[in-house]
Amino acid sequence: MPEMPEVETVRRTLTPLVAGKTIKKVEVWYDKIIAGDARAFAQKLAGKQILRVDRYGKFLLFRLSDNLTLVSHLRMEGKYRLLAPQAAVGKHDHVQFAFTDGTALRYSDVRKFGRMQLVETGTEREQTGIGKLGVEPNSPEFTRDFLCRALAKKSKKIKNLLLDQSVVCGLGNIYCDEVLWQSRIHPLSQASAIPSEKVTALHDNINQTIALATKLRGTTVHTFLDADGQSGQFQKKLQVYGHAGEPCQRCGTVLEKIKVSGRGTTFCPQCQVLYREKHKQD
DNA sequence: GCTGTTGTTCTCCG
DNA sequence: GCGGAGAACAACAG
Repeated sequence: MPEMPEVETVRRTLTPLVAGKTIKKVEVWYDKIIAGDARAFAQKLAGKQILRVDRYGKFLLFRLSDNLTLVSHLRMEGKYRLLAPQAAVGKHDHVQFAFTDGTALRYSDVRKFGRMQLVETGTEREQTGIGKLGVEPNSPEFTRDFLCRALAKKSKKIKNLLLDQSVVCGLGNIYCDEVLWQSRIHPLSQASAIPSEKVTALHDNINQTIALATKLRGTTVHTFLDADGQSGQFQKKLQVYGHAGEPCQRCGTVLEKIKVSGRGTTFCPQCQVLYREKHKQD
Protein backbone atom coordinates (compact mmCIF):
# COMPACT_ATOMS: atom_id res chain seq x y z
CA MET A 1 0.00 0.00 0.00
CA PRO A 2 1.63 3.16 -1.06
CA GLU A 3 2.96 5.37 1.66
CA MET A 4 5.29 8.27 0.95
CA PRO A 5 8.32 6.23 -0.23
CA GLU A 6 6.12 4.25 -2.60
CA VAL A 7 4.40 7.35 -4.01
CA GLU A 8 7.78 9.03 -4.48
CA THR A 9 9.00 5.91 -6.31
CA VAL A 10 5.96 6.05 -8.57
CA ARG A 11 6.61 9.74 -9.22
CA ARG A 12 10.23 9.06 -10.19
CA THR A 13 9.46 6.14 -12.48
CA LEU A 14 6.42 7.82 -14.01
CA THR A 15 8.15 11.09 -14.85
CA PRO A 16 10.32 9.88 -17.77
CA LEU A 17 7.35 7.92 -19.15
CA VAL A 18 4.92 10.84 -19.35
CA ALA A 19 6.73 14.18 -19.08
CA GLY A 20 6.38 16.20 -22.28
CA LYS A 21 3.61 14.00 -23.69
CA THR A 22 0.34 15.43 -24.92
CA ILE A 23 -2.97 13.84 -23.98
CA LYS A 24 -5.06 12.90 -26.98
CA LYS A 25 -8.02 11.19 -25.35
CA VAL A 26 -9.09 10.22 -21.84
CA GLU A 27 -11.36 7.28 -21.13
CA VAL A 28 -13.00 6.75 -17.76
CA TRP A 29 -14.36 3.24 -17.21
CA TYR A 30 -15.30 3.71 -13.57
CA ASP A 31 -16.70 7.16 -12.78
CA LYS A 32 -16.29 7.11 -9.03
CA ILE A 33 -12.50 7.31 -9.34
CA ILE A 34 -13.02 10.88 -10.57
CA ALA A 35 -14.02 13.61 -8.14
CA GLY A 36 -16.65 15.68 -9.90
CA ASP A 37 -18.02 15.06 -13.37
CA ALA A 38 -16.09 12.33 -15.18
CA ARG A 39 -17.14 13.48 -18.63
CA ALA A 40 -16.00 17.05 -18.03
CA PHE A 41 -12.78 15.65 -16.57
CA ALA A 42 -12.04 13.73 -19.77
CA GLN A 43 -12.98 16.62 -22.04
CA LYS A 44 -10.84 19.16 -20.21
CA LEU A 45 -7.78 16.93 -20.34
CA ALA A 46 -7.80 16.38 -24.10
CA GLY A 47 -5.04 18.37 -25.78
CA LYS A 48 -3.18 19.14 -22.55
CA GLN A 49 0.51 18.46 -22.16
CA ILE A 50 2.03 16.87 -19.05
CA LEU A 51 4.81 19.18 -17.93
CA ARG A 52 6.07 17.27 -14.90
CA VAL A 53 4.95 15.13 -11.98
CA ASP A 54 5.13 16.42 -8.39
CA ARG A 55 4.30 14.78 -5.08
CA TYR A 56 2.87 16.11 -1.86
CA GLY A 57 2.55 13.63 1.00
CA LYS A 58 0.95 10.61 -0.64
CA PHE A 59 -0.62 12.69 -3.42
CA LEU A 60 0.70 12.75 -6.99
CA LEU A 61 0.30 15.99 -8.94
CA PHE A 62 0.49 15.93 -12.71
CA ARG A 63 1.33 19.50 -13.76
CA LEU A 64 -0.35 20.24 -17.07
CA SER A 65 -0.39 22.99 -19.65
CA ASP A 66 -3.11 25.67 -19.41
CA ASN A 67 -2.55 26.01 -15.66
CA LEU A 68 -4.17 22.69 -14.77
CA THR A 69 -3.11 20.10 -12.19
CA LEU A 70 -4.34 16.53 -12.02
CA VAL A 71 -4.29 15.47 -8.39
CA SER A 72 -4.15 11.69 -7.97
CA HIS A 73 -4.20 9.62 -4.81
CA LEU A 74 -3.45 5.90 -5.11
CA ARG A 75 -4.97 5.11 -1.70
CA MET A 76 -4.34 1.42 -1.21
CA GLU A 77 -3.75 -0.28 -4.51
CA GLY A 78 -3.81 2.30 -7.28
CA LYS A 79 -1.24 1.71 -10.03
CA TYR A 80 -0.12 3.44 -13.20
CA ARG A 81 1.49 1.76 -16.16
CA LEU A 82 2.34 2.66 -19.73
CA LEU A 83 0.99 0.48 -22.53
CA ALA A 84 -0.55 0.54 -25.97
CA PRO A 85 -3.94 2.30 -25.87
CA GLN A 86 -5.66 -0.64 -27.54
CA ALA A 87 -4.39 -3.16 -24.97
CA ALA A 88 -7.14 -5.31 -23.48
CA VAL A 89 -8.99 -3.50 -20.69
CA GLY A 90 -8.63 -5.47 -17.49
CA LYS A 91 -11.28 -5.82 -14.82
CA HIS A 92 -9.48 -3.37 -12.55
CA ASP A 93 -8.49 -0.80 -15.18
CA HIS A 94 -10.45 2.39 -14.56
CA VAL A 95 -8.91 5.33 -16.41
CA GLN A 96 -6.78 5.67 -19.53
CA PHE A 97 -4.86 8.67 -20.82
CA ALA A 98 -3.97 8.07 -24.49
CA PHE A 99 -1.12 10.23 -25.74
CA THR A 100 -0.48 11.67 -29.20
CA ASP A 101 2.72 9.60 -29.51
CA GLY A 102 0.75 6.34 -29.60
CA THR A 103 1.32 5.29 -25.98
CA ALA A 104 -1.15 5.40 -23.11
CA LEU A 105 -1.04 5.74 -19.36
CA ARG A 106 -3.51 3.44 -17.65
CA TYR A 107 -4.71 3.60 -14.05
CA SER A 108 -5.83 0.40 -12.36
CA ASP A 109 -7.04 -0.07 -8.82
CA VAL A 110 -8.37 -3.35 -7.40
CA ARG A 111 -10.03 -1.66 -4.44
CA LYS A 112 -11.38 1.31 -6.43
CA PHE A 113 -10.32 3.52 -3.51
CA GLY A 114 -8.05 5.83 -5.49
CA ARG A 115 -9.24 9.31 -6.46
CA MET A 116 -8.38 11.80 -9.20
CA GLN A 117 -9.32 15.44 -9.33
CA LEU A 118 -8.60 18.08 -11.95
CA VAL A 119 -8.03 21.53 -10.50
CA GLU A 120 -6.51 24.83 -11.50
CA THR A 121 -2.83 24.87 -10.59
CA GLY A 122 -2.38 26.70 -7.31
CA THR A 123 -5.82 25.83 -5.95
CA GLU A 124 -4.99 22.24 -5.01
CA ARG A 125 -4.54 23.14 -1.36
CA GLU A 126 -8.09 24.47 -1.11
CA GLN A 127 -9.76 21.91 -3.33
CA THR A 128 -8.21 18.62 -2.29
CA GLY A 129 -6.96 16.83 0.79
CA ILE A 130 -3.54 18.39 0.21
CA GLY A 131 -4.59 21.43 2.20
CA LYS A 132 -4.89 19.32 5.32
CA LEU A 133 -1.42 17.84 5.09
CA GLY A 134 1.17 18.58 7.75
CA VAL A 135 4.93 18.60 7.25
CA GLU A 136 6.88 15.98 5.35
CA PRO A 137 9.58 13.80 6.91
CA ASN A 138 13.09 14.93 5.90
CA SER A 139 11.82 18.43 5.13
CA PRO A 140 13.31 21.54 6.77
CA GLU A 141 10.03 22.04 8.66
CA PHE A 142 10.15 18.58 10.21
CA THR A 143 12.43 19.40 13.12
CA ARG A 144 12.79 17.62 16.41
CA ASP A 145 11.12 20.61 18.10
CA PHE A 146 8.20 20.45 15.71
CA LEU A 147 7.58 16.82 16.62
CA CYS A 148 7.99 17.60 20.33
CA ARG A 149 5.37 20.33 20.15
CA ALA A 150 3.02 18.18 18.07
CA LEU A 151 3.20 15.38 20.61
CA ALA A 152 3.07 17.56 23.71
CA LYS A 153 -0.45 18.83 23.08
CA LYS A 154 -1.99 15.54 22.01
CA SER A 155 -3.65 13.10 24.35
CA LYS A 156 -4.17 10.55 21.63
CA LYS A 157 -2.21 7.40 21.09
CA ILE A 158 1.14 7.81 19.35
CA LYS A 159 0.22 5.37 16.60
CA ASN A 160 -2.88 7.37 15.72
CA LEU A 161 -0.92 10.59 15.79
CA LEU A 162 1.68 9.27 13.37
CA LEU A 163 -1.06 8.09 11.01
CA ASP A 164 -2.68 11.54 11.13
CA GLN A 165 -1.53 13.18 7.89
CA SER A 166 -2.31 16.66 9.24
CA VAL A 167 0.65 16.40 11.62
CA VAL A 168 3.32 14.52 9.69
CA CYS A 169 2.32 13.40 6.22
CA GLY A 170 3.60 10.34 4.45
CA LEU A 171 3.60 7.68 7.13
CA GLY A 172 1.15 4.82 6.77
CA ASN A 173 0.49 1.71 8.79
CA ILE A 174 3.66 -0.13 7.84
CA TYR A 175 6.21 2.59 8.54
CA CYS A 176 4.36 3.58 11.72
CA ASP A 177 4.86 0.14 13.20
CA GLU A 178 8.48 0.11 12.06
CA VAL A 179 9.49 3.48 13.51
CA LEU A 180 7.74 2.78 16.80
CA TRP A 181 9.59 -0.53 17.11
CA GLN A 182 12.89 1.14 16.24
CA SER A 183 12.22 3.83 18.82
CA ARG A 184 11.11 1.27 21.45
CA ILE A 185 7.80 3.06 21.93
CA HIS A 186 4.60 1.08 22.51
CA PRO A 187 1.97 2.01 19.91
CA LEU A 188 -0.66 2.66 22.60
CA SER A 189 1.53 5.20 24.39
CA GLN A 190 -0.09 8.57 25.00
CA ALA A 191 1.68 11.03 22.70
CA SER A 192 2.16 13.70 25.36
CA ALA A 193 3.63 11.16 27.80
CA ILE A 194 6.59 10.24 25.63
CA PRO A 195 9.84 11.59 27.12
CA SER A 196 11.76 14.05 25.00
CA GLU A 197 14.77 11.81 24.38
CA LYS A 198 12.36 9.27 22.93
CA VAL A 199 10.84 11.93 20.69
CA THR A 200 14.34 12.65 19.40
CA ALA A 201 14.81 8.98 18.60
CA LEU A 202 11.40 8.85 16.94
CA HIS A 203 12.20 11.90 14.83
CA ASP A 204 15.51 10.40 13.69
CA ASN A 205 13.93 7.02 12.96
CA ILE A 206 11.13 8.55 10.89
CA ASN A 207 13.61 10.45 8.74
CA GLN A 208 15.99 7.52 8.34
CA THR A 209 13.28 4.96 7.63
CA ILE A 210 11.54 7.11 5.02
CA ALA A 211 14.89 7.92 3.39
CA LEU A 212 16.02 4.29 3.29
CA ALA A 213 12.64 3.03 2.08
CA THR A 214 12.64 5.63 -0.69
CA LYS A 215 16.14 4.59 -1.70
CA LEU A 216 14.98 0.97 -1.87
CA ARG A 217 12.00 1.92 -4.04
CA GLY A 218 9.42 1.37 -1.35
CA THR A 219 7.84 -1.65 0.25
CA THR A 220 5.96 -4.33 -1.64
CA VAL A 221 3.75 -6.13 0.84
CA HIS A 222 0.69 -6.93 -1.15
CA THR A 223 0.81 -5.72 -4.69
CA PHE A 224 2.73 -2.46 -4.87
CA LEU A 225 4.56 -1.97 -8.17
CA ASP A 226 6.07 1.21 -9.52
CA ALA A 227 5.36 2.58 -12.99
CA ASP A 228 8.12 0.34 -14.40
CA GLY A 229 6.36 -2.70 -12.98
CA GLN A 230 9.07 -3.29 -10.41
CA SER A 231 8.48 -4.24 -6.80
CA GLY A 232 10.08 -2.39 -3.90
CA GLN A 233 12.86 -3.81 -1.75
CA PHE A 234 12.15 -2.36 1.68
CA GLN A 235 9.98 -5.30 2.71
CA LYS A 236 13.22 -7.18 3.35
CA LYS A 237 14.04 -4.60 6.02
CA LEU A 238 10.73 -4.79 7.88
CA GLN A 239 11.25 -5.76 11.50
CA VAL A 240 7.68 -5.94 12.79
CA TYR A 241 5.05 -5.42 10.08
CA GLY A 242 3.99 -8.84 8.86
CA HIS A 243 6.09 -10.56 11.51
CA ALA A 244 3.52 -11.08 14.28
CA GLY A 245 4.12 -14.36 16.09
CA GLU A 246 7.82 -14.29 15.26
CA PRO A 247 10.58 -13.40 17.74
CA CYS A 248 11.58 -9.75 18.13
CA GLN A 249 14.96 -9.23 16.43
CA ARG A 250 16.15 -7.28 19.48
CA CYS A 251 14.99 -9.28 22.48
CA GLY A 252 13.51 -12.52 21.16
CA THR A 253 10.06 -11.96 22.64
CA VAL A 254 7.22 -13.06 20.38
CA LEU A 255 5.78 -10.06 18.52
CA GLU A 256 2.12 -9.36 19.23
CA LYS A 257 -0.57 -8.06 16.95
CA ILE A 258 -3.41 -5.85 18.17
CA LYS A 259 -5.90 -3.40 16.71
CA VAL A 260 -5.34 0.31 17.24
CA SER A 261 -8.29 2.32 15.94
CA GLY A 262 -9.14 -0.44 13.53
CA ARG A 263 -5.59 -0.77 12.17
CA GLY A 264 -3.52 -3.90 12.48
CA THR A 265 -0.58 -3.08 14.73
CA THR A 266 2.42 -5.32 15.37
CA PHE A 267 4.82 -4.61 18.22
CA CYS A 268 7.12 -6.16 20.80
CA PRO A 269 5.41 -6.27 24.20
CA GLN A 270 8.79 -6.58 25.92
CA CYS A 271 11.04 -3.85 24.55
CA GLN A 272 8.50 -1.26 23.38
CA VAL A 273 7.70 0.85 26.43
CA LEU A 274 4.15 1.96 27.18
CA TYR A 275 4.14 5.59 28.33
CA ARG A 276 0.95 6.56 30.11
CA GLU A 277 1.63 9.43 32.45
CA LYS A 278 2.62 12.96 31.67
CA HIS A 279 6.41 13.06 31.51
CA LYS A 280 8.41 16.01 32.72
CA GLN A 281 10.04 18.05 29.96
CA ASP A 282 13.78 18.60 30.31
C1' DG B 1 -20.34 -16.35 4.68
C1' DC B 2 -17.55 -14.06 7.78
C1' DT B 3 -13.04 -11.85 8.91
C1' DG B 4 -9.07 -9.19 7.94
C1' DT B 5 -6.90 -5.88 5.10
C1' DT B 6 -5.82 -0.08 4.64
C1' DG B 7 -5.95 5.74 3.54
C1' DT B 8 -8.96 9.13 3.67
C1' DT B 9 -13.33 11.16 4.67
C1' DC B 10 -17.41 11.27 7.10
C1' DT B 11 -20.15 10.93 11.25
C1' DC B 12 -21.03 10.50 15.93
C1' DC B 13 -20.12 11.29 20.86
C1' DG B 14 -18.71 13.51 25.07
C1' DG C 1 -16.50 23.72 18.60
C1' DC C 2 -13.15 20.38 19.27
C1' DG C 3 -10.57 16.14 19.82
C1' DG C 4 -10.95 11.53 19.47
C1' DA C 5 -12.77 7.24 17.88
C1' DG C 6 -15.05 4.41 14.82
C1' DA C 7 -17.68 3.55 10.44
C1' DA C 8 -17.85 3.72 5.53
C1' DC C 9 -15.90 2.88 1.28
C1' DA C 10 -14.47 -1.45 -1.88
C1' DA C 11 -12.80 -6.00 -3.31
C1' DC C 12 -10.37 -9.91 -2.51
C1' DA C 13 -7.99 -13.86 0.05
C1' DG C 14 -8.47 -17.31 3.23
